[in-house]
Amino acid sequence: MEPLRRRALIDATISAIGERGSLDVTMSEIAGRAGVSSALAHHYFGAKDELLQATMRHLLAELNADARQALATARSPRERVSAVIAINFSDKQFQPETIAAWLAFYVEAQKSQALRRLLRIYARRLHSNLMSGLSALVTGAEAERAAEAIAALIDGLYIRRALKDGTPNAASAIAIVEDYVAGMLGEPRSRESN
Amino acid sequence: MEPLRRRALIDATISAIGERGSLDVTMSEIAGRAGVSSALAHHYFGAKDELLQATMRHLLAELNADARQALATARSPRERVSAVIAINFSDKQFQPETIAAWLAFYVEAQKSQALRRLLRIYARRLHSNLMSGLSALVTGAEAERAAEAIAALIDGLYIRRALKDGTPNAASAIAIVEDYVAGMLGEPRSRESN
DNA sequence: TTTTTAATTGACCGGTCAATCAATAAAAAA
DNA sequence: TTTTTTATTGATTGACCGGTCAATTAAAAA
Repeated sequence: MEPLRRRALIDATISAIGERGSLDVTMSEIAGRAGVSSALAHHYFGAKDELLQATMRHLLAELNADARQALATARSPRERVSAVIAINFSDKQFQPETIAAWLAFYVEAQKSQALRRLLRIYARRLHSNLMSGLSALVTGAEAERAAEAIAALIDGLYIRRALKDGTPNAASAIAIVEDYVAGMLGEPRSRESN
Repeated sequence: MEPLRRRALIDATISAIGERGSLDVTMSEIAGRAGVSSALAHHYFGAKDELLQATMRHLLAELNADARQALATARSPRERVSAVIAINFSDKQFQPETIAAWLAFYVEAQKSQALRRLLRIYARRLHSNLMSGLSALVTGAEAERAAEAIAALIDGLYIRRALKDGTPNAASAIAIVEDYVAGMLGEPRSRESN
Protein backbone atom coordinates (compact mmCIF):
# COMPACT_ATOMS: atom_id res chain seq x y z
CA MET A 1 0.00 0.00 0.00
CA GLU A 2 2.75 2.40 0.88
CA PRO A 3 4.48 2.20 -2.52
CA LEU A 4 1.18 2.86 -4.25
CA ARG A 5 0.43 5.86 -2.12
CA ARG A 6 3.89 7.26 -2.46
CA ARG A 7 3.75 6.99 -6.21
CA ALA A 8 0.35 8.55 -6.33
CA LEU A 9 1.56 11.49 -4.30
CA ILE A 10 4.60 11.94 -6.51
CA ASP A 11 2.46 11.90 -9.64
CA ALA A 12 0.10 14.34 -7.99
CA THR A 13 3.02 16.60 -7.19
CA ILE A 14 4.14 16.67 -10.81
CA SER A 15 0.59 17.35 -11.90
CA ALA A 16 0.13 20.19 -9.44
CA ILE A 17 3.48 21.76 -10.29
CA GLY A 18 2.73 21.38 -13.95
CA GLU A 19 -0.51 23.22 -13.56
CA ARG A 20 0.82 25.92 -11.30
CA GLY A 21 4.08 26.32 -13.17
CA SER A 22 6.13 26.52 -10.03
CA LEU A 23 6.68 24.87 -6.68
CA ASP A 24 4.09 27.26 -5.27
CA VAL A 25 1.66 24.46 -4.58
CA THR A 26 0.22 23.43 -1.22
CA MET A 27 0.34 20.08 0.42
CA SER A 28 -3.44 20.22 0.46
CA GLU A 29 -3.53 20.61 -3.29
CA ILE A 30 -1.13 17.76 -3.86
CA ALA A 31 -2.83 15.44 -1.42
CA GLY A 32 -6.21 16.26 -2.86
CA ARG A 33 -5.03 15.33 -6.33
CA ALA A 34 -3.81 12.01 -4.95
CA GLY A 35 -7.10 11.42 -3.25
CA VAL A 36 -5.81 11.53 0.31
CA SER A 37 -5.47 14.08 3.09
CA SER A 38 -2.49 16.36 3.52
CA ALA A 39 -1.69 14.66 6.81
CA LEU A 40 -1.08 11.45 4.91
CA ALA A 41 1.32 13.16 2.58
CA HIS A 42 3.24 14.29 5.64
CA HIS A 43 2.98 10.83 7.07
CA TYR A 44 4.70 9.27 4.08
CA PHE A 45 7.19 11.94 3.16
CA GLY A 46 7.64 14.16 6.19
CA ALA A 47 8.14 17.80 5.33
CA LYS A 48 7.05 19.27 2.00
CA ASP A 49 10.68 19.54 0.99
CA GLU A 50 11.07 15.79 1.25
CA LEU A 51 8.16 15.24 -1.07
CA LEU A 52 9.59 17.68 -3.58
CA GLN A 53 12.94 15.98 -3.45
CA ALA A 54 11.37 12.58 -3.87
CA THR A 55 9.51 13.89 -6.87
CA MET A 56 12.60 15.27 -8.48
CA ARG A 57 14.44 12.06 -7.78
CA HIS A 58 11.66 10.25 -9.55
CA LEU A 59 11.93 12.47 -12.62
CA LEU A 60 15.66 11.94 -12.66
CA ALA A 61 15.33 8.19 -12.37
CA GLU A 62 12.85 8.04 -15.23
CA LEU A 63 15.00 10.17 -17.48
CA ASN A 64 18.00 8.06 -16.63
CA ALA A 65 16.24 4.80 -17.35
CA ASP A 66 15.07 6.12 -20.71
CA ALA A 67 18.56 7.30 -21.57
CA ARG A 68 20.16 4.02 -20.67
CA GLN A 69 17.70 2.11 -22.75
CA ALA A 70 18.17 4.33 -25.76
CA LEU A 71 21.92 4.24 -25.49
CA ALA A 72 21.85 0.48 -25.30
CA THR A 73 20.52 0.30 -28.83
CA ALA A 74 22.78 2.95 -30.36
CA ARG A 75 25.21 1.41 -32.81
CA SER A 76 27.72 4.20 -33.33
CA PRO A 77 29.04 7.25 -31.54
CA ARG A 78 26.95 9.45 -33.81
CA GLU A 79 23.86 7.45 -32.94
CA ARG A 80 24.64 7.82 -29.30
CA VAL A 81 24.58 11.59 -29.61
CA SER A 82 21.27 11.48 -31.42
CA ALA A 83 19.86 9.06 -28.89
CA VAL A 84 20.67 11.41 -26.04
CA ILE A 85 19.08 14.30 -27.82
CA ALA A 86 15.99 12.33 -28.74
CA ILE A 87 15.39 11.08 -25.22
CA ASN A 88 15.12 14.55 -23.82
CA PHE A 89 12.42 15.32 -26.34
CA SER A 90 10.62 12.00 -26.19
CA ASP A 91 6.85 11.94 -25.95
CA LYS A 92 7.20 10.79 -22.39
CA GLN A 93 9.59 13.49 -21.29
CA PHE A 94 8.63 16.49 -23.39
CA GLN A 95 5.30 16.97 -21.73
CA PRO A 96 3.96 20.30 -20.47
CA GLU A 97 3.86 19.28 -16.87
CA THR A 98 7.24 17.57 -16.90
CA ILE A 99 8.74 20.60 -18.60
CA ALA A 100 7.22 22.87 -16.02
CA ALA A 101 8.38 20.65 -13.18
CA TRP A 102 11.95 20.64 -14.42
CA LEU A 103 11.94 24.37 -14.76
CA ALA A 104 10.52 24.82 -11.30
CA PHE A 105 13.09 22.49 -9.82
CA TYR A 106 15.79 24.29 -11.69
CA VAL A 107 14.87 27.51 -9.99
CA GLU A 108 14.58 25.95 -6.57
CA ALA A 109 17.91 24.17 -6.96
CA GLN A 110 19.64 27.52 -6.80
CA LYS A 111 18.97 27.71 -3.13
CA SER A 112 18.30 24.16 -2.02
CA GLN A 113 21.39 22.10 -1.48
CA ALA A 114 19.50 18.85 -1.81
CA LEU A 115 17.87 19.78 -5.11
CA ARG A 116 21.10 21.24 -6.36
CA ARG A 117 22.79 17.94 -5.83
CA LEU A 118 20.11 16.19 -7.81
CA LEU A 119 20.34 18.69 -10.64
CA ARG A 120 24.08 18.17 -10.70
CA ILE A 121 23.46 14.49 -11.22
CA TYR A 122 21.23 15.38 -14.15
CA ALA A 123 23.85 17.67 -15.63
CA ARG A 124 26.64 15.16 -15.17
CA ARG A 125 24.71 12.33 -16.72
CA LEU A 126 23.71 14.45 -19.70
CA HIS A 127 27.28 15.51 -20.13
CA SER A 128 28.77 12.06 -19.93
CA ASN A 129 26.12 10.59 -22.19
CA LEU A 130 26.87 13.21 -24.82
CA MET A 131 30.59 12.77 -24.38
CA SER A 132 30.26 9.03 -24.84
CA GLY A 133 29.37 9.79 -28.42
CA LEU A 134 31.16 13.06 -29.13
CA SER A 135 34.59 12.08 -27.90
CA ALA A 136 34.82 9.49 -30.64
CA LEU A 137 33.86 12.08 -33.27
CA VAL A 138 35.93 15.15 -32.50
CA THR A 139 38.90 16.20 -30.41
CA GLY A 140 38.72 16.39 -26.65
CA ALA A 141 38.31 20.12 -26.17
CA GLU A 142 35.87 20.39 -29.02
CA ALA A 143 33.82 17.53 -27.68
CA GLU A 144 33.67 19.28 -24.31
CA ARG A 145 32.47 22.47 -25.87
CA ALA A 146 29.96 20.69 -28.06
CA ALA A 147 28.57 18.81 -25.07
CA GLU A 148 28.18 22.09 -23.23
CA ALA A 149 26.43 23.70 -26.18
CA ILE A 150 24.11 20.78 -26.80
CA ALA A 151 23.16 20.67 -23.14
CA ALA A 152 22.52 24.40 -23.15
CA LEU A 153 20.42 24.04 -26.28
CA ILE A 154 18.35 21.31 -24.70
CA ASP A 155 17.81 23.35 -21.56
CA GLY A 156 17.07 26.46 -23.56
CA LEU A 157 14.54 24.73 -25.76
CA TYR A 158 12.89 23.34 -22.63
CA ILE A 159 12.38 26.63 -20.91
CA ARG A 160 11.25 28.31 -24.09
CA ARG A 161 8.71 25.58 -24.52
CA ALA A 162 7.43 26.20 -21.01
CA LEU A 163 6.03 29.51 -22.21
CA LYS A 164 4.16 28.14 -25.17
CA ASP A 165 0.71 26.67 -25.27
CA GLY A 166 -0.49 23.54 -26.93
CA THR A 167 1.35 20.33 -27.66
CA PRO A 168 5.11 20.50 -27.46
CA ASN A 169 6.77 20.22 -30.85
CA ALA A 170 9.53 17.73 -30.20
CA ALA A 171 10.44 17.25 -33.85
CA SER A 172 11.20 20.92 -34.26
CA ALA A 173 13.31 21.01 -31.13
CA ILE A 174 15.24 17.90 -32.11
CA ALA A 175 15.86 19.32 -35.56
CA ILE A 176 17.42 22.43 -34.07
CA VAL A 177 19.80 20.45 -31.91
CA GLU A 178 20.61 17.98 -34.63
CA ASP A 179 21.33 20.92 -36.93
CA TYR A 180 23.91 22.12 -34.50
CA VAL A 181 25.47 18.68 -34.27
CA ALA A 182 25.51 18.26 -38.04
CA GLY A 183 27.13 21.65 -38.48
CA MET A 184 29.71 20.90 -35.87
CA LEU A 185 30.59 17.57 -37.47
CA GLY A 186 30.61 19.00 -40.96
CA GLU A 187 27.71 16.83 -42.00
CA PRO A 188 25.37 17.85 -44.77
CA ARG A 189 22.45 19.60 -43.19
CA SER A 190 18.76 19.33 -43.90
CA ARG A 191 18.29 22.73 -45.43
CA GLU A 192 14.82 21.87 -46.58
CA SER A 193 12.93 19.97 -43.98
CA ASN A 194 9.22 19.45 -43.37
CA MET B 1 11.51 62.02 -4.57
CA GLU B 2 9.09 59.52 -6.00
CA PRO B 3 11.30 58.49 -8.95
CA LEU B 4 14.20 57.98 -6.60
CA ARG B 5 12.18 55.84 -4.27
CA ARG B 6 10.67 53.82 -7.06
CA ARG B 7 14.06 53.13 -8.54
CA ALA B 8 15.49 52.19 -5.18
CA LEU B 9 12.68 49.72 -4.65
CA ILE B 10 13.15 48.19 -8.08
CA ASP B 11 16.85 47.79 -7.50
CA ALA B 12 16.11 46.29 -4.10
CA THR B 13 13.72 43.86 -5.73
CA ILE B 14 16.36 42.65 -8.16
CA SER B 15 18.83 42.33 -5.33
CA ALA B 16 16.44 40.35 -3.16
CA ILE B 17 15.40 38.07 -6.01
CA GLY B 18 19.01 37.61 -6.95
CA GLU B 19 19.85 36.50 -3.47
CA ARG B 20 16.82 34.32 -3.00
CA GLY B 21 16.90 32.89 -6.49
CA SER B 22 13.18 33.17 -6.94
CA LEU B 23 10.27 35.54 -6.53
CA ASP B 24 9.82 34.09 -3.05
CA VAL B 25 10.79 37.32 -1.39
CA THR B 26 8.73 39.41 0.97
CA MET B 27 7.75 43.01 0.63
CA SER B 28 9.42 43.52 3.98
CA GLU B 29 12.69 42.20 2.64
CA ILE B 30 12.53 44.32 -0.47
CA ALA B 31 11.55 47.47 1.41
CA GLY B 32 14.21 46.86 3.99
CA ARG B 33 16.85 46.67 1.28
CA ALA B 34 15.61 49.95 -0.12
CA GLY B 35 15.73 51.52 3.33
CA VAL B 36 11.98 52.10 3.66
CA SER B 37 9.02 50.34 5.19
CA SER B 38 6.91 47.80 3.36
CA ALA B 39 3.95 50.15 3.58
CA LEU B 40 5.84 52.59 1.41
CA ALA B 41 6.50 49.95 -1.17
CA HIS B 42 2.78 49.37 -1.31
CA HIS B 43 2.19 53.09 -1.41
CA TYR B 44 4.27 53.49 -4.54
CA PHE B 45 3.51 50.29 -6.39
CA GLY B 46 0.30 48.91 -4.96
CA ALA B 47 0.24 45.13 -4.77
CA LYS B 48 3.41 43.08 -4.78
CA ASP B 49 2.60 41.93 -8.30
CA GLU B 50 2.79 45.48 -9.54
CA LEU B 51 6.24 45.89 -8.09
CA LEU B 52 7.38 42.67 -9.71
CA GLN B 53 6.02 43.77 -13.05
CA ALA B 54 7.65 47.15 -12.76
CA THR B 55 10.91 45.42 -11.98
CA MET B 56 10.67 43.19 -14.97
CA ARG B 57 9.76 46.11 -17.16
CA HIS B 58 12.86 47.82 -15.94
CA LEU B 59 15.07 44.85 -16.82
CA LEU B 60 13.50 44.71 -20.24
CA ALA B 61 14.00 48.41 -20.83
CA GLU B 62 17.65 48.22 -19.85
CA LEU B 63 18.30 45.24 -22.08
CA ASN B 64 16.53 46.95 -24.92
CA ALA B 65 18.49 50.14 -24.54
CA ASP B 66 21.75 48.20 -24.51
CA ALA B 67 20.74 46.28 -27.60
CA ARG B 68 19.76 49.37 -29.52
CA GLN B 69 23.00 51.03 -28.70
CA ALA B 70 25.07 48.03 -29.73
CA LEU B 71 23.15 47.57 -32.94
CA ALA B 72 23.64 51.20 -33.81
CA THR B 73 27.36 50.65 -34.10
CA ALA B 74 27.24 47.36 -35.97
CA ARG B 75 28.54 47.76 -39.50
CA SER B 76 27.43 44.56 -41.17
CA PRO B 77 24.75 41.91 -40.81
CA ARG B 78 27.33 39.59 -39.30
CA GLU B 79 28.29 42.22 -36.78
CA ARG B 80 24.67 42.71 -35.89
CA VAL B 81 24.37 39.06 -34.96
CA SER B 82 27.47 39.24 -32.83
CA ALA B 83 26.30 42.45 -31.23
CA VAL B 84 23.03 40.84 -30.15
CA ILE B 85 24.85 37.89 -28.71
CA ALA B 86 27.37 40.04 -26.90
CA ILE B 87 24.77 42.25 -25.29
CA ASN B 88 23.11 39.38 -23.56
CA PHE B 89 26.41 38.43 -22.02
CA SER B 90 27.65 41.93 -21.26
CA ASP B 91 29.15 42.71 -17.87
CA LYS B 92 26.07 44.69 -17.09
CA GLN B 93 23.58 41.99 -18.00
CA PHE B 94 25.37 38.75 -17.20
CA GLN B 95 25.34 39.29 -13.49
CA PRO B 96 24.30 36.71 -10.92
CA GLU B 97 21.35 38.65 -9.65
CA THR B 98 20.13 39.67 -13.08
CA ILE B 99 20.44 36.09 -14.27
CA ALA B 100 18.50 34.88 -11.27
CA ALA B 101 15.86 37.54 -11.75
CA TRP B 102 15.33 36.63 -15.40
CA LEU B 103 15.00 32.97 -14.51
CA ALA B 104 12.54 33.72 -11.75
CA PHE B 105 10.46 35.90 -14.03
CA TYR B 106 10.59 33.24 -16.68
CA VAL B 107 8.97 30.78 -14.33
CA GLU B 108 6.38 33.21 -13.09
CA ALA B 109 5.49 34.23 -16.63
CA GLN B 110 4.00 30.81 -17.20
CA LYS B 111 1.06 31.74 -15.08
CA SER B 112 0.99 35.51 -14.99
CA GLN B 113 -0.55 37.11 -18.02
CA ALA B 114 1.14 40.40 -17.37
CA LEU B 115 4.61 38.91 -17.03
CA ARG B 116 3.99 36.65 -19.96
CA ARG B 117 3.29 39.64 -22.13
CA LEU B 118 6.53 41.21 -21.03
CA LEU B 119 8.49 38.07 -21.72
CA ARG B 120 6.94 37.90 -25.15
CA ILE B 121 8.27 41.35 -25.81
CA TYR B 122 11.71 40.12 -24.80
CA ALA B 123 11.45 37.11 -27.08
CA ARG B 124 10.18 39.14 -30.00
CA ARG B 125 12.89 41.72 -29.69
CA LEU B 126 15.60 39.12 -29.44
CA HIS B 127 14.17 37.39 -32.47
CA SER B 128 13.91 40.47 -34.61
CA ASN B 129 17.32 41.71 -33.59
CA LEU B 130 18.85 38.40 -34.60
CA MET B 131 16.86 38.31 -37.80
CA SER B 132 18.03 41.79 -38.69
CA GLY B 133 21.45 40.26 -39.14
CA LEU B 134 20.71 36.69 -40.13
CA SER B 135 18.25 37.37 -42.90
CA ALA B 136 20.98 39.05 -44.89
CA LEU B 137 23.28 36.08 -44.41
CA VAL B 138 21.17 33.01 -45.08
CA THR B 139 17.84 32.05 -46.59
CA GLY B 140 14.60 32.91 -44.85
CA ALA B 141 13.74 29.57 -43.33
CA GLU B 142 17.29 28.97 -42.26
CA ALA B 143 17.51 32.37 -40.68
CA GLU B 144 14.34 31.62 -38.73
CA ARG B 145 15.72 28.40 -37.45
CA ALA B 146 19.08 29.92 -36.61
CA ALA B 147 17.39 32.73 -34.70
CA GLU B 148 15.43 30.18 -32.74
CA ALA B 149 18.52 28.15 -31.96
CA ILE B 150 20.60 31.15 -30.95
CA ALA B 151 17.85 32.38 -28.68
CA ALA B 152 17.53 28.95 -27.12
CA LEU B 153 21.29 28.82 -26.64
CA ILE B 154 21.29 32.18 -24.94
CA ASP B 155 18.45 31.17 -22.64
CA GLY B 156 20.02 27.82 -21.96
CA LEU B 157 23.38 29.29 -21.10
CA TYR B 158 21.63 31.74 -18.78
CA ILE B 159 19.81 29.16 -16.76
CA ARG B 160 22.80 26.92 -16.60
CA ARG B 161 24.81 29.81 -15.29
CA ALA B 162 22.21 30.39 -12.60
CA LEU B 163 23.34 27.18 -10.94
CA LYS B 164 27.00 27.97 -10.87
CA ASP B 165 28.90 29.95 -8.28
CA GLY B 166 31.44 32.67 -8.74
CA THR B 167 31.78 35.21 -11.50
CA PRO B 168 29.85 34.45 -14.68
CA ASN B 169 32.12 33.54 -17.57
CA ALA B 170 30.71 35.59 -20.39
CA ALA B 171 33.56 34.92 -22.79
CA SER B 172 32.96 31.20 -22.63
CA ALA B 173 29.25 31.59 -23.20
CA ILE B 174 29.74 33.96 -26.11
CA ALA B 175 32.25 31.57 -27.65
CA ILE B 176 29.72 28.77 -27.60
CA VAL B 177 27.08 30.82 -29.32
CA GLU B 178 29.53 32.31 -31.82
CA ASP B 179 30.71 28.79 -32.56
CA TYR B 180 27.21 27.89 -33.54
CA VAL B 181 26.88 30.95 -35.74
CA ALA B 182 30.23 30.32 -37.39
CA GLY B 183 29.33 26.72 -38.07
CA MET B 184 26.01 27.71 -39.50
CA LEU B 185 27.57 30.30 -41.78
CA GLY B 186 30.36 28.00 -42.82
CA GLU B 187 32.96 30.29 -41.30
CA PRO B 188 36.28 28.97 -40.07
CA ARG B 189 35.91 28.22 -36.41
CA SER B 190 38.26 28.94 -33.56
CA ARG B 191 39.24 25.39 -32.80
CA GLU B 192 41.99 26.52 -30.52
CA SER B 193 40.89 29.36 -28.33
CA ASN B 194 42.19 30.64 -25.01
C1' DT C 1 -9.42 -14.14 18.65
C1' DT C 2 -6.41 -10.69 20.43
C1' DT C 3 -2.65 -7.73 19.85
C1' DT C 4 0.25 -5.00 17.16
C1' DT C 5 1.19 -2.28 13.26
C1' DA C 6 -0.12 0.50 9.41
C1' DA C 7 -3.17 3.76 7.33
C1' DT C 8 -6.01 7.61 7.63
C1' DT C 9 -8.02 12.11 8.76
C1' DG C 10 -10.48 16.23 10.77
C1' DA C 11 -9.27 19.53 13.87
C1' DC C 12 -6.04 22.50 15.42
C1' DC C 13 -2.01 25.64 15.97
C1' DG C 14 1.59 29.02 15.48
C1' DG C 15 3.90 31.52 12.16
C1' DT C 16 4.14 34.22 7.98
C1' DC C 17 2.65 37.41 4.65
C1' DA C 18 0.34 40.94 1.75
C1' DA C 19 -2.14 44.69 2.43
C1' DT C 20 -4.63 48.29 5.03
C1' DC C 21 -5.11 52.17 8.11
C1' DA C 22 -4.68 56.04 11.15
C1' DA C 23 -1.46 59.16 12.44
C1' DT C 24 2.44 62.02 11.81
C1' DA C 25 5.98 64.59 9.52
C1' DA C 26 7.78 66.91 5.58
C1' DA C 27 7.38 69.44 1.43
C1' DA C 28 4.92 72.24 -1.77
C1' DA C 29 1.35 75.44 -2.91
C1' DA C 30 -1.63 79.20 -1.87
C1' DT D 1 1.48 81.72 7.65
C1' DT D 2 -1.92 78.43 6.49
C1' DT D 3 -3.53 74.86 3.66
C1' DT D 4 -2.82 71.12 0.70
C1' DT D 5 -0.19 67.43 -0.96
C1' DT D 6 3.35 64.04 -0.49
C1' DA D 7 5.96 60.87 2.13
C1' DT D 8 6.30 57.73 5.75
C1' DT D 9 5.47 54.13 9.19
C1' DG D 10 4.14 51.16 13.27
C1' DA D 11 0.37 48.60 14.31
C1' DT D 12 -3.01 45.66 12.86
C1' DT D 13 -5.76 42.17 10.32
C1' DG D 14 -7.46 38.23 7.85
C1' DA D 15 -6.01 34.64 4.94
C1' DC D 16 -3.12 31.01 4.23
C1' DC D 17 0.15 27.36 5.05
C1' DG D 18 3.10 23.57 6.84
C1' DG D 19 2.98 20.55 10.21
C1' DT D 20 1.19 18.15 14.47
C1' DC D 21 -1.98 15.37 17.11
C1' DA D 22 -5.50 12.46 18.96
C1' DA D 23 -8.65 9.31 17.52
C1' DT D 24 -10.35 5.83 14.55
C1' DT D 25 -10.18 2.22 11.18
C1' DA D 26 -7.99 -1.36 8.63
C1' DA D 27 -4.60 -4.81 7.97
C1' DA D 28 -1.14 -7.91 9.57
C1' DA D 29 0.93 -10.72 13.03
C1' DA D 30 0.76 -13.62 17.02
